[in-house]
Amino acid sequence: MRIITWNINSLRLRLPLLRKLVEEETPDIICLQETKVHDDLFPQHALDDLGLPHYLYKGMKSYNGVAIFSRYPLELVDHFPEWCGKKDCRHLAVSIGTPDAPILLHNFYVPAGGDIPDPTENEKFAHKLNFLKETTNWFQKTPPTRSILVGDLNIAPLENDVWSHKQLLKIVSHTPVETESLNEWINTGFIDAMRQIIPASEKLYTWWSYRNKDWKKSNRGRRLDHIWISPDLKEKVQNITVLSHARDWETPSDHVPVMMDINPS
DNA sequence: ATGGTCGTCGTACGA
Repeated sequence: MRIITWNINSLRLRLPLLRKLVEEETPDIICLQETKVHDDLFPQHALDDLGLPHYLYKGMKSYNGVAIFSRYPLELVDHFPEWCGKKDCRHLAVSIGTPDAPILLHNFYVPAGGDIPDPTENEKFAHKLNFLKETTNWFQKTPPTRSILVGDLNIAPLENDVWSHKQLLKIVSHTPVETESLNEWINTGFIDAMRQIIPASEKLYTWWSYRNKDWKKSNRGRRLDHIWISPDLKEKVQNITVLSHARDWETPSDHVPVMMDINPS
């Protein structure tokens, strides 16, 4: 089973790139974040011929939004709270029908958190920390089994998840309070599948800012996108690939897709 | 030293 997660930064603008991604990699499942389209305007007919006939989406006007496309039947899993009491379309959970037991798949878009890393001065940062606290509490009560969690978590937790650990310690996405919060969440019972395949001693990024003229030359990236698995799937992971070349596509997203091959049977 | 660039909506705001 091949799963891709991608912050597409506007589904409607990048429909041709989604098509290209599906043609090149033939995934069985794609999880998107920042679709930025209200459900009423979801371009489903433009996607009829993708070969991923099962899909679910949760979107709003302009901001956020998540979607999942699948070759296999999906069932919405909706017994989750509205995180932070907001209906801001940051989480979609589905059960994937496989020949064996189903797989529970979470697609998350964690709040970015604004620029100032102080919850008393910046309510977006407070929202981010509260979001992490709520998800952590929830998974503590319900440790994951046969589960995959993917998405744009907007935190680069390890030193080699950023281009300069020292220079980013006070930059939102790599502050100690964030990386510690993310560690608490993953420690509710997940494994960082990307770092199981690509050792923590290697630099690994999934996002490069639009603000650098030459993303490849400056290479000031961060690993903001993640794939986590429950321990019972640990031996099933076959490969993980960061599709960095997608950053060079025409009108690219600032995030690149991350792909996992897993044999869940 | 502190810009720099996108996408969406509508000429600001979030990332």
